[in-house]
Amino acid sequence: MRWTRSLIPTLKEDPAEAEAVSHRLMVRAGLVRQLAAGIYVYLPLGQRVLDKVNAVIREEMNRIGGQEITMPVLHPAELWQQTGRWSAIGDEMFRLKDRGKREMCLGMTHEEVIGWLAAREVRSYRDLPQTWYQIQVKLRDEARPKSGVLRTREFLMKDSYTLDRDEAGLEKSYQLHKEAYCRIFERCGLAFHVVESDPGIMGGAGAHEFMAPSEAGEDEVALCDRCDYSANVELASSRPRPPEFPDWNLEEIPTPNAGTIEQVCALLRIDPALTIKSLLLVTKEGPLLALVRGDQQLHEKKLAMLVGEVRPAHRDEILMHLGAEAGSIGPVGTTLPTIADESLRTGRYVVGANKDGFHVRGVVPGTHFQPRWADIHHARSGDGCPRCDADLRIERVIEVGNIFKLGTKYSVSLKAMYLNEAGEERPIVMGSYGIGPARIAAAAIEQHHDQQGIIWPEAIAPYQLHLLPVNMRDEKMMELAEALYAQLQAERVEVLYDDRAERPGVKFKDADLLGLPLRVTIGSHALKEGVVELKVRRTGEEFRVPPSEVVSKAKSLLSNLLK
RNA sequence: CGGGGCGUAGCGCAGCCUGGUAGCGCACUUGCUUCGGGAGCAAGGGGUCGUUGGUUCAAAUCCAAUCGCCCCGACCA
Repeated sequence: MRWTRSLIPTLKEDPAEAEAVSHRLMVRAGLVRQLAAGIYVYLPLGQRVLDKVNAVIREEMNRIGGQEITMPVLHPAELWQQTGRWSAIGDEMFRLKDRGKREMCLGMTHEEVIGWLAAREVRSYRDLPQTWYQIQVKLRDEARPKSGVLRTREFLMKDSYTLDRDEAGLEKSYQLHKEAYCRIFERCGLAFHVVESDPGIMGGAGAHEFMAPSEAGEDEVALCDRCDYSANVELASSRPRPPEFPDWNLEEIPTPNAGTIEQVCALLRIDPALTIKSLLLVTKEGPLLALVRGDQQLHEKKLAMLVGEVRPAHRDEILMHLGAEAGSIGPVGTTLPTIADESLRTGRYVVGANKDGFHVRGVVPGTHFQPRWADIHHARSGDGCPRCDADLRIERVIEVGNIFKLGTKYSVSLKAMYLNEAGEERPIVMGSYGIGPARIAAAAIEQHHDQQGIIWPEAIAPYQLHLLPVNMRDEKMMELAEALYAQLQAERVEVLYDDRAERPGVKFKDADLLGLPLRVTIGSHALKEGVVELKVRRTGEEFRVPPSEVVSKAKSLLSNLLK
């Protein structure tokens, strides 16, 4: 492609609204433009990147027997009412009415449509298994779109669905997807972790997420370097390291004006790990006392999984139930239901005395009060791995893919049944699997860039080769450039030909910014000596070859880069 | 939805406090020079100052409302 005939609006300066590296570079390199919050136009270069990513996805999906289909963006409400999600999902679903006042919504995912289709077209165990996928726009009215293309309200998603006869079949389909996903992310040049994840309201028996490490990510994962434990911190368990416990006797001690763990520890000159943080929460059932170690954070989601929705108690509620201000409450002597974190099973601690200005020292959980035990703390870096006890590491990541075992939740409600060998009607066992192509592109940029710009992984670069004649007014140089451009195209090398009459500096800066894997520079000095320069963007390696060898050298360099 | 910030030319910004009818850099157009890492000189084009209402002789500037965008948090099927 000739630059002069392309829309490649590069920017010299960072756009004011862009924070994340990938966002800045995608705008500066002319890949995308923002139309509204969380709504983007993909310009030609951005589109080519998506096309490349999607091509990889299609190959790997087809390889595991996936069949591509396309489902509607616009859905009738009835379908979502049947599965209960019409009411279960709140503001995140775009809803509208058609001219006949019929309620509709814009698809945020496609389990309902798949179930509808399966209910009509699958009848016998002989029809199973099936794998159907699409690469389609999804719409979600995100509360807070952010980080450029990483969290948007309209986005492309490859979603696939497997239909099986039973759990064993689902397990097989699930594993195939897991392997296909690994190949896809590897081919796209991403570093990633496969982690256990929270199945959430998708329901079902198991889920994994594919996480690409990046500062721009919104999730965190806990990883063990010794064994293979890896999980989203949403559900990661860990073994906090126990402190040295002093040989305290049980006694009440005055702690005037010390209402926070920090103040109490400063006053008593002790490690926060020797205290218990007591939090009064309110559930639908009533008040609940939650206990974690003083240096730990309560993981509200873990707690919510045990007792349902919780909210912090108001000040007057704390006074009413425990007779003291928040800073002095504790589990001893209360009749409130109490949940204590597992890490409190051993040791002696300082806890609030339920008396303003006093704490109790030497409290032994399980002896001086009887809680229900559960894992309700937030895993931290340095905590022990729940499997092997080596140190856990917490890493910030971008979720680029997820896989869920759905089971029969949707097939039952949508009556997607089949007849087994015995002639009995059975619900189809489903799985659901997503990948965000734009997130792959953004994660690739987050992971592969430098001060100058993007460094595209070869498989998803918008073009393979950047042909850069230094001076378009030099006729000989231009002739050579045109000839090389023609040759490269004839050899099917994807080449972006910078035929602009710009000064060399401008062209070089843009070439670095766009980050195509290989740059071929035709300059006057090199021309005099009869050599053209090839430069690998990633390594900075340079090669000088006569014009006649450019094409073959370029092809061999590119094929090496692809490995 | 809570907290914070910002809306002035295509992009990045100043001007606002202390009202007097809009400016800088880049980009763009034309000419000359220059040509291996974001050129120089000269001459140009381009803005209802987010919107609406109010105060005032006079509003980018003060007041009110409203819309939009970004960041932190909550949410995320």
